[in-house]
Amino acid sequence: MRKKLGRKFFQRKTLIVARELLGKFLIRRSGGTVIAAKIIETEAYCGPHDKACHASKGLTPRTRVMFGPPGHAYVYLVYGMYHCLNIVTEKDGYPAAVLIRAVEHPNADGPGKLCRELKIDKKLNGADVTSGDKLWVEDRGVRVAASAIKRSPRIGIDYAGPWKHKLWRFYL
DNA sequence: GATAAGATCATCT
DNA sequence: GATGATCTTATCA
Repeated sequence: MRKKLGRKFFQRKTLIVARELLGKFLIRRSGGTVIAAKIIETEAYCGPHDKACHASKGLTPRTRVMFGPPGHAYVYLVYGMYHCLNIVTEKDGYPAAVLIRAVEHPNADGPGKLCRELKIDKKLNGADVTSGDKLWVEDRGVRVAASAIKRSPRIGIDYAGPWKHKLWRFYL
């Protein structure tokens, strides 16, 4: 079973999308190679009130993708060395996204390493993952039991104060 | 296990 | 000029 996830999948509550992306497959086509990897870890970044979310500081040239319609990739560079891949969620105009933290693939057990392995960089920023042919998400019929999903505080956002305790990180 | 620091640069103030 | 949605390596307990 292969079904590319459409706009409607992403146009829902960020926390729901983050949870349901677990077990789905992230497909990356680069040149002649196609990499398909099961998503095993995500984080939710929801809205202007979430201090851990880049959009909490308002709309900037960098975060404008997050304010746009759902189903688009938001790729950015952190710490000058690593890229992170997000997929924009919720309705057009509301800044929220799901960070893909890890997939089931060698050397892809972290956001930075994931992007290094899948050759994800800023050229993919703003790409539509529901209609593009470089990057998309498929449902391959993998069923994930609710009991298999774990949650924990998000990582690397100690500066976010009380928000850092939110259990908005999901993994298998 | 916890904490710290360096690499290195686009983005924001 | 300051700051990270990270990773790796190092040091301490």
